[in-house]
Amino acid sequence: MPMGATPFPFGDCRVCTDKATGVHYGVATCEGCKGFFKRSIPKAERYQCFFGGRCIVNPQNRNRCKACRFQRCVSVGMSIDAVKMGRIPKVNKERALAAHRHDDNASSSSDERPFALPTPSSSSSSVLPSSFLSQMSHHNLPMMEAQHPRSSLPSSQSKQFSSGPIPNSVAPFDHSDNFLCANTHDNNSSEAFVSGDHASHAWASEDTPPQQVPRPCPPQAWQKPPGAPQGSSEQGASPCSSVAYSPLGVSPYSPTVIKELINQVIESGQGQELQQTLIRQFFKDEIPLNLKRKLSPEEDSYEPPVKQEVIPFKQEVSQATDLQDDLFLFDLINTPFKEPPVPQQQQHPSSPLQEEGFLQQLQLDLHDLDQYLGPSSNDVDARYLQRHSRLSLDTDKAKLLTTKLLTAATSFIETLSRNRLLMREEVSGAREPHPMNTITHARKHQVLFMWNQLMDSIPVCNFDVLGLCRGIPMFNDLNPKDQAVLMEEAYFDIWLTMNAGLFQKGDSYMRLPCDARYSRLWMHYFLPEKVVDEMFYYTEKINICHLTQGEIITICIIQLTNPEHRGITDPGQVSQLHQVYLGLLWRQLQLSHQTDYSQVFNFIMQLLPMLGPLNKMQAEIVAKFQVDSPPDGVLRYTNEDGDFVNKEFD
DNA sequence: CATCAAGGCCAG
DNA sequence: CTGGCCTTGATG
Ligand SMILES: [Zn+2]
Ligand SMILES: [Zn+2]
Repeated sequence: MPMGATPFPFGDCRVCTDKATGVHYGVATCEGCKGFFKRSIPKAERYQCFFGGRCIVNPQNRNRCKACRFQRCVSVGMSIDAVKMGRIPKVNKERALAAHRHDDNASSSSDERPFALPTPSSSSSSVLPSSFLSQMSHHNLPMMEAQHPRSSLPSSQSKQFSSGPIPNSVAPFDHSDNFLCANTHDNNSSEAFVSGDHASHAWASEDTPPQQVPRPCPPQAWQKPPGAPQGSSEQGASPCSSVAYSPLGVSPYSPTVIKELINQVIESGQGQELQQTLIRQFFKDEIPLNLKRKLSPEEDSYEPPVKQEVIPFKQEVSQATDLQDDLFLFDLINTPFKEPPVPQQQQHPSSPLQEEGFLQQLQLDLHDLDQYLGPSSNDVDARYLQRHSRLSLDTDKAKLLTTKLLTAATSFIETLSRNRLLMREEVSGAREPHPMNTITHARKHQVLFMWNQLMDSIPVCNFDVLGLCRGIPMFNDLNPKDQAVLMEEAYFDIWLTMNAGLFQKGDSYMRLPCDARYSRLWMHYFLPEKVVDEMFYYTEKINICHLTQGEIITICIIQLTNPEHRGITDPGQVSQLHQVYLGLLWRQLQLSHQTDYSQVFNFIMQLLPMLGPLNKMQAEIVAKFQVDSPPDGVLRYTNEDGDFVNKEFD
């Protein structure tokens, strides 16, 4: 046997296929996975996969999804109980090596199991803790049993989570991207990455029969509803549990996550189908899983400890009587024009001439667009500067573009529609407010509940935002890296702008998965007052403009393609796109606001800049959220006196 | 004493 | 947070 000669006698890391450095926690793994597993335990981290729960874990992307990495750690048998000091009997080692060598032949006859996973029969008395055995027996648990009783996603039924085992046909997510190193540890390793190879290799040593190439993770003990508090089946056998293995739950709008999602979308933009699959997974796999996260026992039956009669916000809103009527568009429930959509002052001397100049820059039409990706962009500049008509984007083209945008935002709009409907019902009294919205002084468990709800809402939100971006004409033609940068930067802006219509009368009617409103009051539990105020300020301004859905989307895109974003490879192209959509908005407003469109346009233009700082604040907060689970440092709760208190619950 | 794994350490 | 490397301690 090649003893010292072999650099890595332990073969590949069973988790990520990197070089194993020894047997750690019962399994031959690399240093990285060893450390990762160690770190994951104590904090009982609740990771959450945002990609469908079947990410391929390899040395290149292992840091992209903690959930799946950890899941994999467990599935290959790592256990904290396996902690063993001292040396391993030579015999076992030999066997392990042999087994590993045979990996290639994949003919993993049950006996050849690596030492780390002794067969029950061979009960290697001491080496491994009993937990292994019990763990193994937990393979193949039904994936999601109980459904969240009353949860309904903020979107159409089509997205209703479907339960059942994960369809094997679904491809695992393989993060194989390259732009955007989300992680500092992302080395430049451009080694050809053959997912199939890795996958099959990785699984070769399992006692599961080798599968068709990209083999998704097999059902694990883990995949059973995380919420199911210790207790159920898993408990009895003393699983490797000192860990409360509820998977999931990290970062919400975490920049990292968003970044990853964006990557995903962009990548798949070049491989359409995979993308569809993945996105679909957001709903089928991810959401349902989330819905059953800790707190599950009391989850849906929250009874407000204090039945509060007076609910300020609601009351106020109820006074709006005209609600019932125009159940239709976005501008339902609108406050009367408090202020004319006329900008007080233009930042630059506001003269008609000034406006002319500005508008000239908007002159573009779709024909020009086609040229964009072509040769000289400077020419385009010159070209439209030469024109003197106000706008080249004629009505028909504008309508066409708008249609496309509405299509792109289908999902988002569905979500919004549903929420608007609920808003109307609730405002009109036809619908009882969710118990969580009748609370004025939230207790710890309630705050945690809402926190989890917030987390759970992320995938839906991601789906909507990313779906929209993907469908934006011309946007996909941008350099993928730029797309990523832009989307990342504008994520919050888009979310807020799209949801603006749900900010009414000083409160918010956005919905969490349990259908509770993510009300202004609740926002105060998770966000600094300033941020909340700014959000309301901005949305109120947007609302008074009485914009159509198409216009709202266009504004989102204008923000998305804001050429001021930094780190863009091709500012010129982005800028041109920006121009196009400015032109579109102009035209749209012209059609819907015949008389004052110019004023509205300028008003909006003045409004957008405020998103910058808001976005920044938001980003900082989110950064804190990154910390696993409920952010003590960020959360607040109310004490008996009704005051907000930071940290430390009662 | 030689080995080996858990943990600690800390630069990146 | 990651993961390569080093120290600690157990084990044969
Ligand atoms: Zn590994
Ligand atoms: Zn994952």
